[in-house]
Amino acid sequence: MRIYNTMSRKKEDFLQLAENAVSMYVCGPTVYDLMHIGNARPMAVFDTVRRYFIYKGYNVNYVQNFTDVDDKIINRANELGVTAESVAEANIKEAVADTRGLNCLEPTTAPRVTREMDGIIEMIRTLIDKGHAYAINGSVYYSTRSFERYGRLSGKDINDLNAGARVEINDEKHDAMDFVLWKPYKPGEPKWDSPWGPGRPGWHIECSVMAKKYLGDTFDIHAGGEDLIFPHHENEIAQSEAANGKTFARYWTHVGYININNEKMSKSLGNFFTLREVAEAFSYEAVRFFILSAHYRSPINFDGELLKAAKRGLERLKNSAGLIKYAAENGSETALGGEDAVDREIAEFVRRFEESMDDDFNTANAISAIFDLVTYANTQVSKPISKASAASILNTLTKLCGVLGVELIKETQADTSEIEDLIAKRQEARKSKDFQTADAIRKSLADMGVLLEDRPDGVRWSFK
RNA sequence: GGCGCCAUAGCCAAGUGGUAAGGCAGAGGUCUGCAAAACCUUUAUCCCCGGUUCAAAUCCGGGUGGUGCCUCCA
Repeated sequence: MRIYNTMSRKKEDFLQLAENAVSMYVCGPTVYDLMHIGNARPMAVFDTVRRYFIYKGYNVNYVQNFTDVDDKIINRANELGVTAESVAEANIKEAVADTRGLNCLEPTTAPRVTREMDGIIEMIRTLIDKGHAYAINGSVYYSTRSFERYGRLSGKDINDLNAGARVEINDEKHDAMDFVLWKPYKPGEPKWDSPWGPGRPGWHIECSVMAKKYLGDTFDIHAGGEDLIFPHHENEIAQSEAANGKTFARYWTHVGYININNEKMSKSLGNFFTLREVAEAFSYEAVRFFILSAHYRSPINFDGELLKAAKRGLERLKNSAGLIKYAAENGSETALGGEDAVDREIAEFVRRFEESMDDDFNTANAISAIFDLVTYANTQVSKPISKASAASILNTLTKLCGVLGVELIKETQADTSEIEDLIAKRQEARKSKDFQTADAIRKSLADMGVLLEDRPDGVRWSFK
């Protein structure tokens, strides 16, 4: 397997630390509001990465945090006249709902900053002890120049950074590039006790602490959005490696942006959408499929037309699954010959799928293998086929789509005898040329999510 | 000012040296009471110029256009 490592800017062979396990840390959302469509990308992509590791037989320790104390949360709380805690709590609930909507597996651990204060204080203390940080007036800052590898992940030379140009000049810092580990308490803000006085942690220290606690000093993959490379991930490396004296994450992976009109989304431009509203207009699964239809590192442009196209593509997959399922249930009990040939064909599609995923999780390419499998399957099930072959195809298609987090067949408790009855009634109506009745029945079946297919040898039906 | 990335059909998007995957949309056809679904056929020489090579979308140089990071951000 090859994975692109932001650190080396190259695809590298993936060699995990443990024999049969992979450890991943994914930077989760800051819960000041509903997630926007951009937040959905790392969720969908890294969940797919996780599912692919599981598919390959690894145990995955998947940690995704919630940042539940932060300036933006405090600002929102003040706007609403409620506590920061309640803002965070409410938005964590929404984020969990959105994450489930995207069909992401539950993280192994979903830690929250506010519950990790002991570890945060301990790591800050270690950094001070080791000479990488200094306390001043109730604040603690990380001394960037004390860490010689600073800038390696983002490819920046500390001396080229336009220091102070866009950052507020802060005279108490020893160097403009130093960043805060602990912020002193201000009225109206949440606070925790610390050796440096009451206050709250800076943004970057939390991830260093939570990664260490739940994954250890060194782990396999650290993931997040491209915008986190600098300064967030750069700072995490500086903190963790200085404090622990070991390599932090071994592979750094970052997803590209979701743009609007080819420009980055931003609140100031007013050009962003919440995941919630997009999911309501299309569907969560369309959002997920749309995201996976391009390589995770390239920027993608959000557009309603593209979501519509993704949704149509998804329907093609589901229709096919319905047809194959029908064949698996109604096909020939005995082998018809050619079963081995079918299995060989299937194996070839699987090979292409895995080859694509092995190459830095090329989901776009993997999806093309799935569509080719679908075309093959649709052709096969339009002819007489044995149950065994149909089941084999269905099993493979379901498994591959499962890696992408795409569920093809929704289980329902609908009473199928009622459906069979309606279909029989419609057939009678058709026989007596009462097409009005026939079409009305078809319409009501469609409302029940039932897809009909009139064929010379009878009617096939499946759930959409 | 420093450091990056991108440019493939109407739209989206794979493909990093051997003569262009896939999806959506469109056109024609098969099937059909109609429809839906499905299947078949059909739509590109890869931004421009120059170079390397037997061979380049793919490598090198130059140009044009777009965009990102250097501030909180997925």
